[in-house]
Amino acid sequence: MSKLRVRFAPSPTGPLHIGGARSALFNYLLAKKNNGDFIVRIEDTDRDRSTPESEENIKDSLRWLGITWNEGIDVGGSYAPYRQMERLETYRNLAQKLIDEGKAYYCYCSEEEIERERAAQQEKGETPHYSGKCRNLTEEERKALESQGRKPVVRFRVPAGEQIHIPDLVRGDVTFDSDGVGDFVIMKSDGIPTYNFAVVVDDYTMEISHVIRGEEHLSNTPRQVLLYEALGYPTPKFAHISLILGKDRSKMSKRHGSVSVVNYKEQGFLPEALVNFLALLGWSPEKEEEIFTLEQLVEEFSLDRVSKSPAVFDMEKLRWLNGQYLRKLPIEDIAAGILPHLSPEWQNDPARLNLLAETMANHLSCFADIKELTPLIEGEMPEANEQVQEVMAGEQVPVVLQVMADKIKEMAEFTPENIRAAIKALCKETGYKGAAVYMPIRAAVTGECHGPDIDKIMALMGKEKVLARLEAAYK
RNA sequence: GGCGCGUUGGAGAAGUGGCUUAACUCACCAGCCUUUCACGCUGGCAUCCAUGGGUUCGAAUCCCAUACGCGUCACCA
Repeated sequence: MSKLRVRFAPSPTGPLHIGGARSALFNYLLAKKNNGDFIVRIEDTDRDRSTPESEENIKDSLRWLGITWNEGIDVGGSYAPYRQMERLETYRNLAQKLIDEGKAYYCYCSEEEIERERAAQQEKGETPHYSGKCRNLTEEERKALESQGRKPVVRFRVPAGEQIHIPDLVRGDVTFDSDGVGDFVIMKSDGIPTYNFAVVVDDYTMEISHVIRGEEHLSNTPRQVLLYEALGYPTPKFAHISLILGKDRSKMSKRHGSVSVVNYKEQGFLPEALVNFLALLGWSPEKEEEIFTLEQLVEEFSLDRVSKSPAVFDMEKLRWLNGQYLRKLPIEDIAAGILPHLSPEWQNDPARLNLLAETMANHLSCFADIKELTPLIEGEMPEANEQVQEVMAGEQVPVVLQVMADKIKEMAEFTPENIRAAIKALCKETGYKGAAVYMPIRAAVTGECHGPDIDKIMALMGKEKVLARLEAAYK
């Protein structure tokens, strides 16, 4: 049996998209699971939109997610080069071969002419197709056209009345009629291949055994299958995975918020959590457990547990999942994670930063959440809400707050431990306990009736500020 | 409009003719824990599988229509 080889072949026209990341992941999982090769190839034939920055972003994002490739750009391999613009020779030779065999032909129609044709067909309610005008040009006709300065494209001659079967590992067999596809361009007028031609050539020459990609490519597949046949290549196995949808059930796009992997990185999501979440979108584990490391995913993954129907991206679940991973992290890592979302001063006091991390850990879904939490200790006293007013109206309140303030003044070190001990002593001395003492203190210090542990909050706030608030409250 | 794919709860989904009185996870609700919130724990949450027909002793599971959703129809990938 030949080796399983899969590939992720993005075009570098923007940052790595969440859907692309999932395609990459599924390819990666299948490869690892079967001891195969995972290749990353760059489809950069769109000269107008491809940028080196995008390629860097895609590579960085994949690496950040832990999706590594054992062959392809940067790492090399025996099927190099792995950038399509570096493989033009191959495409040109093969296109020539198709022309020589009469399976493809030069077309001199201008884009305007084609556009006019399309519009006319559309008006008549027909499916827009290339008319086949240049299908049988003679040598003289070609010369004449060329002397007008026209640069030809190469079109593939689509056979008529053929049923095209696509064996798809997730969708079953899908059939298309060749009459539904017009003669399509395989080489643009500038000598660069189109996507449909380049993928086929590359997938074959790189000996790709399984093509796993998004469902949006399904309707392209008949063209590619036709090309495989014309070139005399065996077709690989296909697996078209369903789309990721936004909340409104349309294909996930910028309108739905963060779509690129870096967005999630910047917001302080953990790569392990994102990978786990992405895997659960369209694939379901056999077991009841849903939390998996990449290694476990490799172990559990199987294409026949991939769903046919599209999945809605549920931010709430991602946040929950991320929180699960985040809470397992050592305090130092959480501290490091929240630091970029904090004002710069925090950098200078690692002990205090660690205390902050420890205090807030349970309240974070992702690191950026810290921004909503710090006002509690750094911000101004919020206006007293109804609940706070109610708490502060208790008859024990002045005594409790005053004793607390006194104890704080005597405190040598303002630490959570000392604060806790002081509250305990306060209970003993005053005879008040439980909510009767904790609530007024919390309300007086934070202006809220709930939040993280009050001893830690106070320690983070600092002696001065706490004392000032306490005194302001009982005077 | 043509072609293609899909449709199980608010979301992800299991389920492939009887073991399903439809797993599990998120969300939601309730209780417990806790000074409070959060974390955590326990329990609840689809008499029903888009709709209508059919096949069958028996259907979410097979067949046919209809509806709805999405994708795609480029010298973009």
